Amino acid sequence: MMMEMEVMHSTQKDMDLIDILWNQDIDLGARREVFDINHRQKEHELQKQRELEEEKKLHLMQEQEKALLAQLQLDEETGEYIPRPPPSAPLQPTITPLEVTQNAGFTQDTGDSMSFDECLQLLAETFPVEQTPTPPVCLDAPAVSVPMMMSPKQPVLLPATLSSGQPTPPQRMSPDLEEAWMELLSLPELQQCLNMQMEDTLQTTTYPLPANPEAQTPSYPNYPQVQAPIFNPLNSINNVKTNSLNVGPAEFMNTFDGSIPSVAPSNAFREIKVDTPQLDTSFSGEGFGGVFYPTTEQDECRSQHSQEENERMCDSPNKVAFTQMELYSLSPGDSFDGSKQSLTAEHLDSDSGVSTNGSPNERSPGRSMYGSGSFGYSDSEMEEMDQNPGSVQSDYSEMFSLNFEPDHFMVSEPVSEMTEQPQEHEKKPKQFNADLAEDSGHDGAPFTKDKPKKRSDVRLTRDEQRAKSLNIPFTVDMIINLPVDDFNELMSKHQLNEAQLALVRDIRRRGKNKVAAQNCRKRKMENIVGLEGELDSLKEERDHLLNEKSKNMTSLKEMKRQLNSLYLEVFSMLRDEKGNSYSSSDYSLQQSTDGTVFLVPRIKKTFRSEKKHLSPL
DNA sequence: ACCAATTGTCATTGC
DNA sequence: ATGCAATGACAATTG
Repeated sequence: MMMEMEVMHSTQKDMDLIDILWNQDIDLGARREVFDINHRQKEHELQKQRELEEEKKLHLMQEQEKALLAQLQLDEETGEYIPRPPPSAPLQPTITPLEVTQNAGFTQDTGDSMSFDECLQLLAETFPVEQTPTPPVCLDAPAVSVPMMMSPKQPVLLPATLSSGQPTPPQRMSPDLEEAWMELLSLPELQQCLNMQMEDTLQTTTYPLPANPEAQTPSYPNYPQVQAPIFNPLNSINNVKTNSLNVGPAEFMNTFDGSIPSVAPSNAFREIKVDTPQLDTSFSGEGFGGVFYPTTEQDECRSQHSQEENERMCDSPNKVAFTQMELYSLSPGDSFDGSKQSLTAEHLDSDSGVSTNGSPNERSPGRSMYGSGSFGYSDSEMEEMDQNPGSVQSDYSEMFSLNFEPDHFMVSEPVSEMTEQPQEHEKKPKQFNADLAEDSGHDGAPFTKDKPKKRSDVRLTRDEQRAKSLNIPFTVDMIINLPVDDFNELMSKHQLNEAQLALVRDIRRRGKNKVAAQNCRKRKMENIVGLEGELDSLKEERDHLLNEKSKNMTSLKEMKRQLNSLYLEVFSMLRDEKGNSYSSSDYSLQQSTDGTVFLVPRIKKTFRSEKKHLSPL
């Protein structure tokens, strides 16, 4: 009011000014109402009302869902949930959330993992509401309408999280509902179902088809269906907001931030109810590697864009045809949605595929991250990922052992997409480690000391990691050491995408330069050593010469002394015509160049000199 | 945490 | 023009 009054009393000029300011605010997205206190209060009240209504709705839905859950029964053979016969057996022995979580190994073999059924029980317990019979949804239809159960903020769990129970990082198995929900949501089956629902397409193979047919790569008939889920991560994610079913493991890994809004349960519940029928035992969640990759990517995506926006932005990947190589390059850890960056932060370059390539491109909606040449790999980018090579590498093997279940890579279909690549590294953690050691072994620089590198033995060099991430079909050694012609021939034999070519070139350049640097340093050291040796020898020579000099000086002195005595002796023997000796003060003996000796009178007061020839003395 | 040595990488130069 | 080696400089890693 005050403001208004003031405004009213303002001069027209002031009004104009204010208008201009307001217009600016409007341009910035603010409306005039923003400045109206009354208006804001009203809005606040409305907001409260809305929240209350929402809560009521949520509660209602929870009840309904629970009721529906009660209707479902797990078919032991198919692993699907089917409508429970009316009198049907009671739920399995009650499992507390804590118990469930503790069992959440999700390993196929052990079976001690949290089963979907258990999850359902958990849900039931979590929401002890009157069960009202609800017709099971989507029991027959593969593609069930996927409920948007998860709140927009809800992070998506990676199947991998659940995969290898033991290897996976210790999960805080607390009764905490959030935890339980995380597990539940991360169930591969559930996600699969959601995915299928989202896709609205069902495959007999139980592999969700990409919503976008184009996503499949015609040229690679073997992979298409498998790939679809993987490469469609963004799409699926966006479609379902939080559902990452469609998303590859990496997606899950990346997207899961570990924090689940309390709201999630209700939504999730709905989702479960719907999807249970689609359960596929093959989805063990194993093989999803980076369960623990904290990811911000998806969250970012979610938070930053509306669902529609996300769809629009993230769909592109689907439309890209992937080559086999590309597929391989997409390791489980890879962030298909470009979550790479988040990954990279923690697992740089890790071969797990984590990333390397998750290139930044993915972040850009318009671009397909995996299109040929769209990998977006660049040295600098790689470097980014490598910032922490050491730690990364150390984590590398660890990651694999923890998250990558070789078996299910090969076995579990859903995962297969990502698994395609597995052959090399991801197959078996232990073997992989061995590989690592092996690689690092011959990776050694020519001139590196022979000292055994304990740590490095187990590690891949950064370039090796990169190469594996992009699934380069040859070894780094080959890339670096092959002669130019052979190298070019090798490159021509393999169809590599732009990113791979760039990486190979960089690896070769770096490798060559590394060797050159090592040689250079070796030479430098050799030069230093040589110069030091030369210095020593020169010093020695100097000493020797000095010694010789002193000797010569001594000798010279002796000779002078002898010469002097000889001179005196000779001079004393000289006699003139009268038989008198010459005075040494008046005469001296001098020798000419031809050896002739003269007795030369010394020049004293008189300038007249007599010279007597004493030839030869 | 700090330091020095080692190693990797890049940019530049010259062949 | 191109590729490569050599090398200084800097950064990262390691012990």
